Amino acid sequence: MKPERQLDIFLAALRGSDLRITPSRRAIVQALLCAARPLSAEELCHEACRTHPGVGLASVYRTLEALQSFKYIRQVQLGRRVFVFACMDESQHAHLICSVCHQLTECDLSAIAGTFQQSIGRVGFQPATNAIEIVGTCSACQ
Amino acid sequence: MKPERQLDIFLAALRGSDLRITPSRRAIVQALLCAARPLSAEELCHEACRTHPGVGLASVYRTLEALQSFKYIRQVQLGRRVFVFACMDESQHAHLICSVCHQLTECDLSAIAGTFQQSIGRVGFQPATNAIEIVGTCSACQ
DNA sequence: TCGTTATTGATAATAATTCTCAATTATAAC
DNA sequence: GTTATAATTGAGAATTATTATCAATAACGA
Repeated sequence: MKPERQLDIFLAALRGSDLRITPSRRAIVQALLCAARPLSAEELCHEACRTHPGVGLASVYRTLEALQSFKYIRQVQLGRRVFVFACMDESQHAHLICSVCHQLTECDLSAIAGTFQQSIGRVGFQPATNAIEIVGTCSACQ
Repeated sequence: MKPERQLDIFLAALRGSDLRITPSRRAIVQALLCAARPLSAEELCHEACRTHPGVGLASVYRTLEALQSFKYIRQVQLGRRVFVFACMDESQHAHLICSVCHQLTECDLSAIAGTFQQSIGRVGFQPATNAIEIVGTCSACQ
């Protein structure tokens, strides 16, 4: 999905929830959508400031909270810090996250999605999302 | 694997790394091995104190750090807090963690392990571990 | 345009984790 | 068993990440 399309979806979600569309929010979401890798709150704030100077860290956290409630972002822990990345696509796949360079790669799992969900569903477990995060080392960093 | 066996493995790892076996460490590791669900650092400290009163939080964090370096524990984020659980078994399986009751269920994935690893390996990615964590809701909490 | 009300950025408060340090103690050598 | 050495301890301070507070601002429907 294209970033612009994702932005539209998010803005529509805002409108439908008594939440307002502000330049800060737009900048934060855009920065997150354009990032090629998970960002920390601080990094995201810095990126957002490139298009809308003065964005505060508090607004970043507040926007992330809204995105969370819409299930539009995911968090990963890399080392001892928490990073966040956009994830509006709910098709079955894995997010491969490199703990060295933080690069994110999507990995299609449609071939085994059925068996996978069956194994989990057998014990009556309901996953919060179809995507799974796998931390490791990418080919470039090995 | 039995908790006693796991404890032995951890103690052996300590001996081989210039790290000493102390009552506090033993209590912390034992508490973690016997827990049926992921614990926060504070919870683990409290549990460890049941067998060895006076264990400090700092020691808990230090022991967790050692366990991390041996890859004997895993972390999950539930809500906004980080929890930790013992995980010395490296066979292919999923850890199903309930975000409501924090209960942990193991789910065998041997049937799709091959295809799964193939899909990930195709892009040259090296997972840090064979186990994957899946957060969701268990049958009892739905 | 106006009024209502959500949002803002700055800063204070809180929570989680790491650091510091003197006292203690595990371990190996004798 | 004794001793020397060096890792470990718990308490509390320091740091870091996140959340709450607040007066000023701005989005948006009427």
